[in-house]
Amino acid sequence: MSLPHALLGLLALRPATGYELARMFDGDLGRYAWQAGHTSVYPELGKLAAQGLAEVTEEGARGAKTYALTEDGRAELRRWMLEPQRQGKVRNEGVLRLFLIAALPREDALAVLDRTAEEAERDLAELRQVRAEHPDDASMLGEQGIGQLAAEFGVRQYETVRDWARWAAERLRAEG
Amino acid sequence: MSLPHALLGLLALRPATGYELARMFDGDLGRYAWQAGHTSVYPELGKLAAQGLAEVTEEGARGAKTYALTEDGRAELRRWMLEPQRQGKVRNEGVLRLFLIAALPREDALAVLDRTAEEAERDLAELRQVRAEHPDDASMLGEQGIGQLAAEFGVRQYETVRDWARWAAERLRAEG
DNA sequence: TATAACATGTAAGGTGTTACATGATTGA
DNA sequence: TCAATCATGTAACACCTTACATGTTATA
Repeated sequence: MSLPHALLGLLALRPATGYELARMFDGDLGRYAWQAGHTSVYPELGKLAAQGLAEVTEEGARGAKTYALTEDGRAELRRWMLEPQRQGKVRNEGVLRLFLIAALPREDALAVLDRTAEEAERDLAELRQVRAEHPDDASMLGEQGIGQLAAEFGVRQYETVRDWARWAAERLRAEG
Repeated sequence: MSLPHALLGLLALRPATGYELARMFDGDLGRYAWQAGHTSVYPELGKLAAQGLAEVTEEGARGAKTYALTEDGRAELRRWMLEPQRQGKVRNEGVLRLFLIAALPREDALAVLDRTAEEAERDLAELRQVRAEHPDDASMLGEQGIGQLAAEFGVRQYETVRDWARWAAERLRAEG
């Protein structure tokens, strides 16, 4: 159950409304790390406020409530980030498919591997472009929910997947 | 909801009992791709059988039921593996932490990055050894729930994470 | 003979998703 | 004025985790 900590982390970057937070999960954050819909975000913000980890600092137009971290919230985030990494929960449908390629007949496996490499290549190009267009958002998760550290991580991930898929396809073809 | 397809994929490799399937999720499959407990696995096997995608082929000692894929099950697995990759669900606590490093003060961020690199290095060494000890389980998920394709994927993942963490730490130190 | 591993299940509670619902503001 | 975006929420259902519960077989 990492949603509260995800929210704490995002609020640590800057105060935000539930709507803004929910949108961040639609971007790269949700693509690589953690996803949540607005129907999870709003109740969770309420809980964080009730626990004193976040607070409403502003009520704007259209009923918008801006939340900010409290000192307790910042301390809890820090505690969670620094605590020893127990084996966390992993659910990744894409990686699951990669694992199950071994269960397919050769031709199908090759088709999936080729497609995987192509998709990684395409996503890589896209991400490189996004990064080039936003070179100055420092190490912050910016408008698009992307920061420089995270963007670099994404680039390397895609390269790894692409290269692995090519390697695996080559290996399968050589075996056959 | 990928659990049924995960089970279909595992059963495609070879028939297995619910107990064996549940154990596979404890291994590398659960570590990188998808995890599930036995309390999810047993009911799901029942559903797959009810849908005609799997069937009990053997009832052994200690009440063990061995399930195997039906033809329909194999077709459904193939359909799912080959269908265009809609953006699947991702939940990865480790990666979430990496994204949120940007929300920490410099010193804390460096501590997390250094620890991340060390852990990746350690896991990498361990995985390389496991792989070296099981060089012959071809492209199958073997005893340990690990196959050669998946093992290579894991190795590359760890290398990527380690190198990224080192790069990020260096960058932060240079900035400061 | 005791412990670990094998083997399956139920029940309660918590979490997450989908569908439904409402309304304000901005820009074309 | 119409559509898109902003902004929040509830309800029903599906799903997952934890704790509880039971019994068998192999091995030290």
